[in-house]
Formats: sequence, structure tokens, C-alpha cells
Amino acid sequence: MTTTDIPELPRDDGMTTQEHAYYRLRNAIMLGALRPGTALTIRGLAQQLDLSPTPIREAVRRLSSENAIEVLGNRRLKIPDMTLGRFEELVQLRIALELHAAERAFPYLSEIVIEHLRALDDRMDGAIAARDLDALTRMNQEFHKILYRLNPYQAVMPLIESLWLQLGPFQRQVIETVKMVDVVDRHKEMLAAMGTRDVIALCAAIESDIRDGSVTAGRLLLRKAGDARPF
Amino acid sequence: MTTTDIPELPRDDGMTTQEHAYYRLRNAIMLGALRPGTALTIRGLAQQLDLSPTPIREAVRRLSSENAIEVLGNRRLKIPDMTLGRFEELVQLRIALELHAAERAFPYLSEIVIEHLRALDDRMDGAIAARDLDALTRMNQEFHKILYRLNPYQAVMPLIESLWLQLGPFQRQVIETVKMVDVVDRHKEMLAAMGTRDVIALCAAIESDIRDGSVTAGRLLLRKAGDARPF
DNA sequence: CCCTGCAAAATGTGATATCATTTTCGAGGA
DNA sequence: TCCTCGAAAATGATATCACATTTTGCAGGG
Repeated sequence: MTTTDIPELPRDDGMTTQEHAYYRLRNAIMLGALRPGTALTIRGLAQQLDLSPTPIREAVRRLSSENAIEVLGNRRLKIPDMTLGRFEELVQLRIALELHAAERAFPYLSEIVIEHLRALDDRMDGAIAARDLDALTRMNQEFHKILYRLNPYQAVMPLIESLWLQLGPFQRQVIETVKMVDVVDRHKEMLAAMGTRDVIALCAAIESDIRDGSVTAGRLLLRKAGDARPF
Repeated sequence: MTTTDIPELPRDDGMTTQEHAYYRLRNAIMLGALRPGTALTIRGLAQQLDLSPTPIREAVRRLSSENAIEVLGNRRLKIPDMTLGRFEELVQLRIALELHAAERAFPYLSEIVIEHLRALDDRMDGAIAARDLDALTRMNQEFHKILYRLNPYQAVMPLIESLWLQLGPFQRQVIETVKMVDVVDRHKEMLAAMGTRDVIALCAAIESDIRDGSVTAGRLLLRKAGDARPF
């Protein structure tokens, strides 16, 4: 068994063991701590997180339902492989869903929220200066999430997060390759569009934001072996 | 405990107990056998399905990750309530996702597939004549699924199915109220559009198909108590 | 008739044990 | 050196059990 480190995560009071395991695994996947193709075992994870297999299996099943973990026929688990075709599919889906979410959140935009997002963006500049990839990823997602969740009738966020979860394992390798400067510029564009209440410009900025990370990613996947061979 | 009947479902060979429980519950929810607001208990379900609580818990967790079952803070489970706001949100999401899926599946359309869909549509006419709601629902979903899954890089189907799952408990009441004639007409429109390879018309037909079921549904929800009170 | 409080029953959770499969790995042969 | 095969180890699945918490139902008081 490869001893992939699952980052620790504080356990809130009243939190179920299974819940804790779920969020810890989820966090690890989102941040790219588990690479595509990584094989997992329930007992191995149980040992790593120092829990019994039962809550681990439940956490794993939840993640498998979100397509973050693949359950193979022979009852073994792995982080899904990334292929060029799947990657493009996921990116297109992100665009479709996140633009939809932004449009429906737009009427709920307030000056207070925009100010909040501005502050978050400033902190992201700090994370960039500090080369803190994990914090940057987390805040980037938080930025989008705050916007999308303005719409009080929430059904879209879980779907978007499933996509983030599926892209997570691969994202790490992308970010490590890139200079990571573009991301934040797009957020500045998004903020400007929000300031002038320009929904078209906002959507355009979001689409660019999503695409930015994808260009080099696609190049990475192509450099490997087209579509057949997993990454 | 209300003894809500969970419809039986054949258990394929090599199928895990947990998997069987998952599909059986999923099927029950999709077909609307469990109404919104229904309270569930793990032990109760275990007794009903004649299993131990362990595989039930895993199945329930999977469904909770797909937002088909709500896990309340006090550790109790229920089928989520339906409100007008949530319903409209889910319908809008269906439209956004299914049009996206149809567009991306379109290039893979072949005459054989269209013929297959035509045959399925004929069988749906039979189900309508026989007033078999369950079969109709199943075949209706199958119809859409066959189309969307033509695109070989599948990531969208699980998201769409999560939406179907969330609409399922409410759908039953809608269908029981309506004369159920429109649905199939839309499928004929879809088939016509496929025949002439007209993607615009196909998308329009799909959108109408999705909306059709929603009009009366929205009216049902309004007749109740606006948005605050659950259905 | 309605509210309050308390004891009994029921529930979710998580650890453990057992069983059937699957994987691992090294010995022996080509 | 490479392949085959079989035994040992590891693994996933599931039932069961113990425990803490919650719900339920009823008795007693207002």
C-alpha cells in the first residue's frame, strides 16, 4: 500500500466519525492529495485515519456516489483515471452548471456580498504571494461558492461540487505546472462585472476562469498519451 | 412507523446486499413510492427489506449524497419536502443539464439508435393505454438516458439522475393528477427532430418535455401553501 | 382539556468477528 | 530469465453487539 498522506482536518464537536472521515477524504481529493489512479483500501484508510472500517466504508460509499472514488467490479477502490475526453467533458459541465448558477444567483447580489468577495480576493493575493496552493484552491472554491449560494433554493451546489471533486485529483498536477497568475485576474474581472451589475460580463469572466485552468491541463493530458492511456 | 411499501426488485447475481438495497430504495424514490416528507429509519428499512442495518446504512448514505434522502441533525432521515422554489430550481437545472447533454450527444446519433428509440416510444404508448404509470416513468427515463449516454465520455448522467431522484417523490403526485397525454407527444417531436438531424428542434422538444410535467406540478404546489409550507 | 416530566422503548453509531474472495508472493519448472 | 501455480495474507461484506442519545408514551398536575 502506498502511504498517501491524507491531510488532517479538525473534527467539530457533535460530528459523526463517518462524517469526519468523509470530509477528510473529500478534502484530500479536492486538494489533489490523491492522484488519479491511486488504489485505496478500506482497511488501509481505516488504519491511516485510525478508525474502524465501518465509518470509512460509509464515507467511501458517499464519495463513490459523487463519482470521486471508483468502485471496481472486483470490490477494489481507486481514484478514477483522468483522460482527455473525460477532462473536457467535466470542464464543459462546469461551464454549463456554473454559468447557470451565476445567472440565477445574480438577482441576489448585494453590495455587502461584493465587498466580502473583494476581501476574499485580497486574501487570495496573499496566498499566491506565499505560494500556498492548498489555501489558494480552498479560497478559490469558496469565492465561487459564495456567489452561487446566494440563490436561496439550493440544488445546484452539490452538483458543482461533485464536478470539483472529480477534477480535484488532477488539478494539483496542473497547478504545480502553471505559474498561477491568471486565476486571480479573472476574479478581478468577476468583481468588476459584479460592481457594474453586468451579468453578461460576469458569466464571461467565470467561463474564462474555468477555461484558464483547463488549457494547460489539456496540454498536460495530450503530452501523455492521447485519450486511451490514463494519466 | 408508516409501512410504506418499497417495491421489490430482482437481485442480480454477484450483487452486493448493499447494492441491492441501494437500487431498491433508489427505484422506490424514482417511482414516487416514497412521498416528500416521509420519515425513514434505518432499522425500519432493514426490517422491511429483511437485511441487517449495516448495508442499509450504506445505501442510505449513498442516497443522501445524491440528495435523495435528507439526514436531519438529530440523526433522523426523511424524504426531503418539496417547495415551489426548490421545484422550480430543479426543473431549471434539468433543462440546463439535459440540453447540454443532448447537444453533446447529438454528433453520436445514428439511425440504429433512432430506430431503437422509436421502438421504445411505441412501447410507451402501450404503457399509456394500460395506465401503467411505473412502466411509463421507467421507459421515459430510459428514453432520455439512451440519448444522453451516446456521448462516450460520461460525466453528466449521474448529475441528471440525481435531479430525477430529487423530483421523483413529488412526480408521482403530479402524474396521478394529470391525464398524461402530453409526454409522449413530445417524444414524437424529439424523434422527428432526430430524424432530420435538427439539434435546435431536438433541444426545444426536450425543454418542452421537461416543462410539460412541471406546469401542473407548479400549480399543485401553489394550491397548497406557497413556498413556506412543505408539500 | 392541555401541559409537564420521566421512564421505557427505539434509534443511530461504531467496533468487532466471521466468511468468502481476491491478491500477493515465492517456490519450482521450463 | 520468465512463466505457472498454490499457499498464505489481506480484503470487502455483513451480521451482531454495546453504548449514548433521542423519541415515545403515559402518568400526574394545572
